[in-house]
Amino acid sequence: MRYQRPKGTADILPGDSEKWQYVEETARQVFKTYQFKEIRTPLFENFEVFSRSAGDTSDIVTKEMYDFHDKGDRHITLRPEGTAGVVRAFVENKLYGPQVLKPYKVYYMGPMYRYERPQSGRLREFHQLGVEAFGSESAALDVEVIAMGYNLLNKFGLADLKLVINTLGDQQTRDDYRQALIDYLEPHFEELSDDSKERLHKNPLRVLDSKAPEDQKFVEAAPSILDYLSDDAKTHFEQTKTYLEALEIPYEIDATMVRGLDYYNHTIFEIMTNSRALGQGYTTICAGGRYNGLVKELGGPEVSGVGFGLGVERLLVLMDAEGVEVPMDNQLDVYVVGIGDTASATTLKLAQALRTAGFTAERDYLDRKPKAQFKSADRLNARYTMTVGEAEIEGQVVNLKEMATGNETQVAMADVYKNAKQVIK
RNA sequence: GCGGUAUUGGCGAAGUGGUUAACGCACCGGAUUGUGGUUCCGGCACGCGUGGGUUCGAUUCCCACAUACCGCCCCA
Repeated sequence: MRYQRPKGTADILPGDSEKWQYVEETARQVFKTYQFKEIRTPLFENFEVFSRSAGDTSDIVTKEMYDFHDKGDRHITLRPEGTAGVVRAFVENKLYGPQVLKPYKVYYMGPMYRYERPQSGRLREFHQLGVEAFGSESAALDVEVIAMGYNLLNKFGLADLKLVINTLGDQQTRDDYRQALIDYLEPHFEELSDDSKERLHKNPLRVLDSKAPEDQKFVEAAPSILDYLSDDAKTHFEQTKTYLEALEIPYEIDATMVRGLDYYNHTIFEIMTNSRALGQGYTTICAGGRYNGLVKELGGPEVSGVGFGLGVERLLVLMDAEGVEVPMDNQLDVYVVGIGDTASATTLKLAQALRTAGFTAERDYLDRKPKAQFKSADRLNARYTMTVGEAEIEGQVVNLKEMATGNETQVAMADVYKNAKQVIK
């Protein structure tokens, strides 16, 4: 085998592509009911768009970016996530302007790129569905975004979902908490894992996310960010909880939950599932939160945002594992069987007429015998076969067979051409 | 970036340092001439991921590389 696809990429073939279409269509439907509109942004952006937004110390920027210099020596990055590009577009197109209705609500779906070691449901080219809403600081918008994600996953037939929320507060909260965390961890510095030693000063919140056993006991006893919330941050979080309760969406609070991207503040959330398909215990399928400083960070005014991203490959792995039935339209209306060398033009015309009338139709292109053609018709799940040989051409009729019953009737060719809908029910 | 396992026909899968690489599915052909889903018969890898090496001889042993999967890191 000479060529193979690049590491960490996948071909999505018929049989699977239907599932993708189902996921995308369902998402579009749901997003529409919440009045989110589609936005399409480039697959690549200037490197700085991502390095500024994700944070220079984040793993995404430091080791997972697919970046290169193009022929004009521009530093280009294949987008590793959706939010930064959308925010860039929001700023560049001045969508914060007074003439644009607020909040400005958009969704996107498409490929993302991360230079990672591939695993099940984790590819280098992967796909995300995501939404972003700009221009309102109301916790009601946080909850709308969460509810929409939750709803969507429900629509996909996933049970056993768990919503986990936390707050990272505002800048004041973060500064205070960061200091408290450093003060708490500093005396134990030598006992921490090597990774966490590294994290402590760069991004101490990430220590909370450590899975290293030697860190666990410190994480457990660590001060909680919930005790450091400013009044504003507290109010926002309380409202978020109130609204979630109003919608009767069950949730848990995990005060140690953090995010891989630095731009989040206030509400962050993950929708998790207990399916074993993605490994042991609960794993995250949909994650997001609020990012109030990001628009400004990318050169816009002080406009807030909130959104989520959802990994399509992971979703499909889950749906498969949970036995979710994707509706597939595998019916063929008519298979036109041609017998003998002279029938080809006629079967072509018949198939064409049926298709024009809106039916699905197929015929043989390999000069195979009737028996083989009937076999194909069967494989294709044909409702009818329409047989044409010399005798039929002679009489200008076709032999119509209903496959389920085996009943055969003769129909005038002219009727197929003119009133296909009368012939095929 | 680190560690482990794997790689045999379109697919699933057995197998051995030596001469014809099981079996199943799928596919193709046939069982009297123009009709399907069952059955029967026949066909279907000059080749065992790629490149080196060891050996009289390797698909089977060794090395490198590639890819996949699992774990770590991280995350969707």
